[in-house]
Amino acid sequence: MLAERGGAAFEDLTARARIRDAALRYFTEYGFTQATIREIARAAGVSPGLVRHHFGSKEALRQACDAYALEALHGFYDQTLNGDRLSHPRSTMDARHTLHPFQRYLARALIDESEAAARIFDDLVAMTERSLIQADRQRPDPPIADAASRAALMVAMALGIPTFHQHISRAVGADIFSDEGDRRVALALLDVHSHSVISPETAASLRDGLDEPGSGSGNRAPFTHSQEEHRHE
Amino acid sequence: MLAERGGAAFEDLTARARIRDAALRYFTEYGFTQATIREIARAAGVSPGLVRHHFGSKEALRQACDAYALEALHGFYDQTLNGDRLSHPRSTMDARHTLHPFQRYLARALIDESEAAARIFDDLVAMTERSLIQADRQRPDPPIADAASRAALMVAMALGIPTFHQHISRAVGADIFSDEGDRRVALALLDVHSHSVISPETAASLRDGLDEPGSGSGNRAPFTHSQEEHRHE
DNA sequence: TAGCTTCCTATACACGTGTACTGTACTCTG
DNA sequence: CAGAGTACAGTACACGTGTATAGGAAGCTA
Repeated sequence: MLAERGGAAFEDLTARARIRDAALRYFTEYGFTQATIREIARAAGVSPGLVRHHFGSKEALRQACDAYALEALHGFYDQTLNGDRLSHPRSTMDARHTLHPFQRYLARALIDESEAAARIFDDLVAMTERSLIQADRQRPDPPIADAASRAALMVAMALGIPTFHQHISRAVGADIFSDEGDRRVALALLDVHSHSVISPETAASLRDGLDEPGSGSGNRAPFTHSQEEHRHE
Repeated sequence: MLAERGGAAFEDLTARARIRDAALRYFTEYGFTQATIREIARAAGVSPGLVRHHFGSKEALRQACDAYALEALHGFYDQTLNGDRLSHPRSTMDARHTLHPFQRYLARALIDESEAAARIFDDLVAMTERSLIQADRQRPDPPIADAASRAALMVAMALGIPTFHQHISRAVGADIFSDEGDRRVALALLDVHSHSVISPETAASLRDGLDEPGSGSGNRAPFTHSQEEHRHE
């Protein structure tokens, strides 16, 4: 059985809320199909029959979780987009911490092809796209790709972190959802995102290479761009 | 049924190879659990019993696929690390294209907690780490995080692309595994990787913010780093 | 040709899982 | 107090899936 949420007191929640929370955790950890109603019910301390009573079906339970995660994420992003953030950094920090489970849930739901999750993804892309367009104005060189494509890649790459958290944790040497692991990841991300992997000149030459005929695919291999970089420099 | 591979002729392959190829595709598309032996057998044009005859069990079939993918990936990376790449860019392009399915398989296997996939992930991290250490020598400022952590994050983010390919495709407007979609992704990745999201000054101030006490977690929220950036500038 | 191995199919079984149904206790309302 | 509606448990069923087993067809060797 998965560990219970540290947040609200287990007994104080209604059975419906306990089921929803347990489903959130099991869907996140094992995926929609492998998570079983029986296990979720056991984690919530109720009978399997009660799950059906409250939610009707497993699919409806998923949708309830989707709606709950959507609400949590939207609430956070609305808050972030307001000016509150700079004035109350501490509370935003806590909110972000609270948000971790929902990010993991979202990543898993996207893999499990949830409709609602796909909509959230598109929302995130739209938000990122707006930010990119704003940032583009301060760039000396014009972007060589549309903002939507860049935004989608950034969101997907960001979601790669919670998706492969256990493998990252192995390399980092601490669970990235623990305080220590989270701190190391934050530092590493800060470093990675403040140093571009490809120099503008290399990018230009690679871009020229893309236009040449032959196999229509470009030089965009994951895993390899860093290696390619030093070869060129 | 999934589309057959365009590569080798379907009828020319041995039944064992057809089963392995079909399993590769189904494991990639639906994950290990949801992919069924019966569907794999149907896609391979054989009976379910033959799958057991050749591989013994579903788990053993998975390991065979893992070994096959590992071989393909290692073959490619060995080739990339040699000097061949610059002298034969075309062939490497084709190799990378051939590699796409294996990258997708790897990403899915990592989610499905395959032992072998985890080893491949660690190998990729080690390779990326070596490249980072080499690149660090040319940096004016010292890295604020160890190379292993940065490498793990880079690999995980890179794997986010094949993992969420269908959602990226929606934003890009074309299947990212098609020639046109792949070209757009290549351009967008070139642009993203040649322009750092965070300026060094902002990174420094954010880093200082990490050290302050309070909620132990750092400012590393996915989805939000780009927005935070312009707020600070 | 005889015998053996390998490739392959078809059938059967055990098990887990989602779902439906029945029954029971509790609560709320008039 | 009476009745209804709700929250819950327990059981039963249908179905899909991995696996085991038996048996047949094809090719190879002596």
